[in-house]
Amino acid sequence: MSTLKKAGGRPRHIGPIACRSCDLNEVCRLTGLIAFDAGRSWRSSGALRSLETGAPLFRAGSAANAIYAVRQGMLKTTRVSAEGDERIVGFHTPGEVLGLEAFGMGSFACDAIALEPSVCCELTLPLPGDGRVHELSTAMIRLLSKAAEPRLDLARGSARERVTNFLLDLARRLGSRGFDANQLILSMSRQEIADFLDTRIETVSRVLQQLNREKAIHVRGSRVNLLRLSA
Amino acid sequence: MSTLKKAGGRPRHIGPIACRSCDLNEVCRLTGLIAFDAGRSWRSSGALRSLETGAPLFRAGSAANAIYAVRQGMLKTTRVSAEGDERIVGFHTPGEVLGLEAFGMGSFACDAIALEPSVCCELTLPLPGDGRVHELSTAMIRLLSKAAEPRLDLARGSARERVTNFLLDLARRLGSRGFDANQLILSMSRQEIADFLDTRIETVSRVLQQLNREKAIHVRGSRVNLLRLSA
DNA sequence: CGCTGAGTTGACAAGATTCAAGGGCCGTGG
DNA sequence: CCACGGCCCTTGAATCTTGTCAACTCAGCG
Repeated sequence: MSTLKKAGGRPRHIGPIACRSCDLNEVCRLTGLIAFDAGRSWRSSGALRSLETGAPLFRAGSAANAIYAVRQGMLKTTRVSAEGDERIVGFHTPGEVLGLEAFGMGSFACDAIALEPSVCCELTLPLPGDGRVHELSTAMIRLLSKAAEPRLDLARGSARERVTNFLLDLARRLGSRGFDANQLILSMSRQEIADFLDTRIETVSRVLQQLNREKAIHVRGSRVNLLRLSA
Repeated sequence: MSTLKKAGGRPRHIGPIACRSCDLNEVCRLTGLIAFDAGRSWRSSGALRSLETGAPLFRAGSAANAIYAVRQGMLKTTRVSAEGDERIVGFHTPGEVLGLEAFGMGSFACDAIALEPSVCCELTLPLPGDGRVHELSTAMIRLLSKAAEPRLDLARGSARERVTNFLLDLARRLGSRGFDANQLILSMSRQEIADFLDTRIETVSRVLQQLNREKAIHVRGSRVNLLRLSA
């Protein structure tokens, strides 16, 4: 059934994460507490979306009724490039928010696909605006503004730098959510890492094995143990 | 005086742009029209900031009192990477908005530097939030949400693809603002293009000359004429 | 127990970087 | 007005990294 067979008896579930470590935490609390005009309110529904590996959370262009936070598992977001091929925009760990771009656009800009069995929290959006002023909590503004922050792409420098930065970035993000930053589980395939880093699967494999030989990491299948890895 | 001497008698001023073609247009109009609580209102001041080549519009980490739109000229935004070196996040044409990340963070996340004598419109921000709900127009939400949209980095693929996509992207953005999309003025140096595209100055030069020989473009110094360039 | 698909590895080719040198345009100053 | 020096930009040649192609390993699953 699963469209993604993984080698090595890959462990599947990352998370679940505690609400207190989630980027939506503040918004969730506030939306439950603050009273809004009934016609245009948005509620912190307890709605959960469970996804099998390969299942879409949402698709680019589809009408957006909600934004999401990853509760457990891991997802990727993808867009179609100008040349027509699908490219991976990012990977998303528990506690991270997806679909914020839909807030003002009314539709999603990318596909969000589960890399392993995952669960996402769904926050229902207000009805489409009619041109008047919307109420919006400072928490929501912070969220949007933070997401609007210009970011440095990881797909830069040598192949070794790309892979190293990829691992360190993932470790940092997982570590900040309360996971063990030195025990990574790569839910994505080597091919997906290569796509994301704008390189080839063989190159990713070679760099990982090289770091393994140098004892900077210990890699076995989807499990990566960071030993003394630095940029 | 100028810290950037350019070869070829480089023409300097791009723009000015008409307000109707500016991304801040809607927000500017609304802020002038809509009444807000005086204590936390934000106004569409007519304030302009004129910048010499190399002058900063704002610096990373500095307290943010405003967001900006480019009125004429061209700017770059830069961040310091994890490795400590300065990298160019993007170039900004007339009509584009800068500093949106400061809206919720209170400070800017990157440096914004003029690439040629430029003028920016300044929109004063509200006082820092006290935890209560802020009023915010749908236009402002759209702006933030649009900026939060995940983007595909141009620094991908072969050197030729990078340079080509860079030129096409610039042409598209200028064309959408009413400029001639086939008559580009590169306010940034070759070195800055190379930094942005994660390659070397020699490579940028070679690709440009190759495209020139193929008559896909006509390049002379900072002037680039797109003849039949395609991705 | 062989099939399948992901991952690894090796040999070679293609492409980019590096190093070095030359050309063009500008502003300055004789 | 022209010569000079500086800075960008261009160009060439050698080197190194990465991509390409192909073979092979390994683990799960029927």
